[in-house]
Amino acid sequence: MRAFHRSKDPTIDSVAAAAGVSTATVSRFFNEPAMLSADTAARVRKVVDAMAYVPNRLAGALASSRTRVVATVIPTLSNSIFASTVQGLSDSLALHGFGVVLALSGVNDEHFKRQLMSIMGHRPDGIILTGAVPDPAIRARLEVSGIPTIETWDLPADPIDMVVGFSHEAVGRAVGRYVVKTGRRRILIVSAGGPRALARRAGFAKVLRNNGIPLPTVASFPGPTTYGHGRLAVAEHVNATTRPNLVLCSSDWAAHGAMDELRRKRLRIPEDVAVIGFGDLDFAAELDPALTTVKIDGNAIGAHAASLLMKRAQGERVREKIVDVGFELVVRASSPPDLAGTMTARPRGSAKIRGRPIRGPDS
Amino acid sequence: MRAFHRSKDPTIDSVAAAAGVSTATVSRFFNEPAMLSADTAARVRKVVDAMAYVPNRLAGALASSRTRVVATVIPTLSNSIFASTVQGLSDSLALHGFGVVLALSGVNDEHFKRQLMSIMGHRPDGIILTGAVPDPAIRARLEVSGIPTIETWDLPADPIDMVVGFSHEAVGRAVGRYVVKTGRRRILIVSAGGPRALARRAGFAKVLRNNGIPLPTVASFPGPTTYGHGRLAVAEHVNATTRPNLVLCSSDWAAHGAMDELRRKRLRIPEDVAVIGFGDLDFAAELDPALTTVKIDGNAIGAHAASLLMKRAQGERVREKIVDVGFELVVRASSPPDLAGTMTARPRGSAKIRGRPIRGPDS
DNA sequence: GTGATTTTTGTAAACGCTTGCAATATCATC
DNA sequence: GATGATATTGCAAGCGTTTACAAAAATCAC
Repeated sequence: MRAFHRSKDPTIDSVAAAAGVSTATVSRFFNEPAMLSADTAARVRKVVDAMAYVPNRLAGALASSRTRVVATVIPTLSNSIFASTVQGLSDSLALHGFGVVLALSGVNDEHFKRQLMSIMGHRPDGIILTGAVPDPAIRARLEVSGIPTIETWDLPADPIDMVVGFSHEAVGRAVGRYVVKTGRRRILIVSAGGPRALARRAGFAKVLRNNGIPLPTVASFPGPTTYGHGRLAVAEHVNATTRPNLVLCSSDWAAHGAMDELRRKRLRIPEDVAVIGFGDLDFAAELDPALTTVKIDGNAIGAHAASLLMKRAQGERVREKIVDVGFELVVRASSPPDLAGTMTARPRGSAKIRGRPIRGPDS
Repeated sequence: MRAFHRSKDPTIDSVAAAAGVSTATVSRFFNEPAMLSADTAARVRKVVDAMAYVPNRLAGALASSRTRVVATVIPTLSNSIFASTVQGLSDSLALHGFGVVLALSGVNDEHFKRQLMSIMGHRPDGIILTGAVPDPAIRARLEVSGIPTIETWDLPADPIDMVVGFSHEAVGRAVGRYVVKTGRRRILIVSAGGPRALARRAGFAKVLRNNGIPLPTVASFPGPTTYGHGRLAVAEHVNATTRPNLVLCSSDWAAHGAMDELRRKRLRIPEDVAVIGFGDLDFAAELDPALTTVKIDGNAIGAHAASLLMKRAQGERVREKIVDVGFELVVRASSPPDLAGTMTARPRGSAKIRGRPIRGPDS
């Protein structure tokens, strides 16, 4: 009744028999090689190679209750800003022989839940989430599961377990402060509708308000903002009547589109209109003019998360459960500074949350 | 010695005990629900909910030798053209309760091998590869494993098992024929160095040769071509001495960069220089002028692959092991047609390979 | 040599599920 | 009712590893 037959895979037993040792020895060959004598090891190796034996990790995981797998749940993969995080995670984990299982949750909340349940069936040694988890039922489920969980790309006030991210609100404020200094007052915001984009907008708006700057026009789009959104927003909101002198976008994509559309309208960047993006994707520096944006090191987020998980997997207690990787406002020609160079916001973090200063893992 | 303790997870035994049924019944509750009487089912459901029981898929897979997992090996995730394929795959598989494990192989061949071995330890019910597999040792290993394998984004002459892709050489020829018709003769190629980009170039070159058109200048880059590559290539190869009237790029990214750099040089697109890309990424249609490019439906590739795998998983024999999803030359303003509209190359495929016409899976 | 250590190896009991087979309950028919 | 068929349920033998514990072998200190 097997769907297709694979029964002839060599097992640890067949290898042990062929090598004239016990299964325990073969197991140790893979897991505790230092424990074997040189020539036992050699004998086993020979048989393993000859039979092309690959240990069945399912059986191993079942017996040891360690799967060497971490699960990642992200909304989507298609030109996603999280791709770099998965990459960083995967690269770091591979070094430790860990694998990644991926669940694409989409936007639908119900689907997210289903995916998570499915994931939990795999008994991963860790779960990586993007953003904070809203649904309390799911939170509870995760907490009770005992699986190390890392929320990323955000800094939730009340985390489930561990966190590797940054404060979107702080990003908004930093950009706000910068914008105030540039002196530009007629602002168009092109923004995604998600919670994180909203948090950035809130931080930004707060700073403007404190400085008596008129509220920006907002063009909001569901899902991550694209090149097309940027063009569209500019096409619609820049005309004879209203002409912003700064367009602030919730992604570099949108910023790029905005730039192209502004140029099409014969507006000069940055003389007539400045443009600011978010993400510092690889093309940002190569645009003309180069794009002022907020750099997030997605790869580092993944690597940090991996490092925390590996610590946990080795039984170490993780003291700093909240890692603020910070962000960097990278000032380039599309929105030139009043002050020269690059403003950097160093990870500050969670002194306010945890009552003590934090450091990243010493990986 | 457990890394962190999770021993208190409910098991099928505890659920069975609490519900006053046998473990077999609980198992059937999840796998063959139709087999249970209405009130047994209700009783089990109640306990399952109360205990928040999630079946351990490792144990299940071990017992049934079906993992309900498919593995994907792709070179990288960062702005990868394969992201859409993984997305399509994952979406389709989720419908059947299958999960995806991801292995990022990088470019290094040794690393690819290691990742593949690791993957095989998971005993996936299917393996998705991008491109053909070069190393014969790895091929053999895959063949002997009995795991259904799908090579994608290519149409290898001698496939390991199943294939879902298209002919890059044919793409090159189609573009070649189109270019010949446009009458442009001074061509600059911006190309990646990988085998597939090379195949496209070969097909393209062949058509040019047959038409007595001078060999193009080629700017070649390792890895997938980026926006920056496009700009760089144009910056270097377009000047007073040489001025191509067509730039053919191995990705929409590069095409986009090329366009921006051409504009910077005050060249008009397409009047002075036409531009052609590859991929039809979502921004391609939104550029100004819109980009002429080759559309590949990456999502469909993933969905097709999933469908083949699901068939295999249900024990069906797959007759059409080679699916040519074709491609489409989408003619837009950046390189206008001599003939109006859009030229389409329908899947043609593998009559030549298999000796009979092929159809996609009837999903 | 001897006894004490330290290394190396083996034995066998889990790990949590699936499933062939057998047993029981239910139902339609005559 | 009895009978045969069918719909539900249970029993228990695996699935391929890991690992505590014990045994055997090698090494060491005198």
